[in-house]
Amino acid sequence: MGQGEAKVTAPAFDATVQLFADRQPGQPVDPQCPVRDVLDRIGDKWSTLILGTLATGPHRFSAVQRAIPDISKRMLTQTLRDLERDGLIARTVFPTKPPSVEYRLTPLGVTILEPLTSLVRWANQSHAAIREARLAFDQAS
Amino acid sequence: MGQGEAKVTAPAFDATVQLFADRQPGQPVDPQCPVRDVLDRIGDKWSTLILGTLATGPHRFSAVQRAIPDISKRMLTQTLRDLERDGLIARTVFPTKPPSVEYRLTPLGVTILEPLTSLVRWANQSHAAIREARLAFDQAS
DNA sequence: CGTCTATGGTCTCACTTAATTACCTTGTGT
DNA sequence: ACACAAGGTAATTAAGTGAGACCATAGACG
Repeated sequence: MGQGEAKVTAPAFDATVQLFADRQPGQPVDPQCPVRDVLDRIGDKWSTLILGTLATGPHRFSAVQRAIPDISKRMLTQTLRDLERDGLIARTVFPTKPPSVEYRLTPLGVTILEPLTSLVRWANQSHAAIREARLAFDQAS
Repeated sequence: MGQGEAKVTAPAFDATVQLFADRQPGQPVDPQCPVRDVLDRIGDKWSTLILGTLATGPHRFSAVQRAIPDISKRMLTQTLRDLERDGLIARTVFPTKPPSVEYRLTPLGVTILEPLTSLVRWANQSHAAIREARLAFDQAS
């Protein structure tokens, strides 16, 4: 045993591995680990949808809600604030008669669109295969 | 108002927008939407860490646990099974004296490493800026 | 013989987050 | 006065996560 554990499946991804595994084996994972930090942020239910919406340009609160019909006001507020806190989006209040608030991507927020896009592309290319795999798995049980 | 909502922040991401917004505005989001499907899967707390671990080669159950020290057996089992169900990893049982089980990426599983890598790269490049933004945000409140 | 260790799990229970529903505040048109 | 909209908060409920006991098997130890 223990002989097959060190083989490299895809040599091209060595750099990836370094990034994924930048922690001491056998020690608790660093809670500040940037990878987990960002994936925990954008991995929630709504962040990517909001970022994708704001990628088309600035939106007011209600415009984001119209663009993502099945989000509750509560989660929209909270997710927008989390994204603002992380510097990915900016919030601007206009003192109009009913005050309006505009949300837009910051320069930092724009930079996440590229890696996000490759993930989205992968999802589109792979979701048929994934659904097939699920079907096969469920039938085998 | 309503004049600033259609402006495009980054024209290069129009394709992204198409992918993000492949649903009817005003209608409930398609629960089969491939983007949400995959992001809900790999966006959980452990999937990416497991994929990153298996990117270095096949691992046995306990080897994955050693590589990710702060995962509980329960979540390891569950996440491995979810990934197996989606066809991203394969599970092979060897009938040794205490049966050993090997997990490895499938060809489909290997294909997600590339988009995942760009996200990880982004996280490493941006986490300093994000932490600064958080600090500034928290001090302003 | 009885106990100990090891693998790869499962099961139950408690706890921490995430998410939905309902409500509040301010202003505006009728 | 009344309904309505924007933006947000409070209280409630659902889901995700974790700690630890337990299981089946088999070989080594004493």
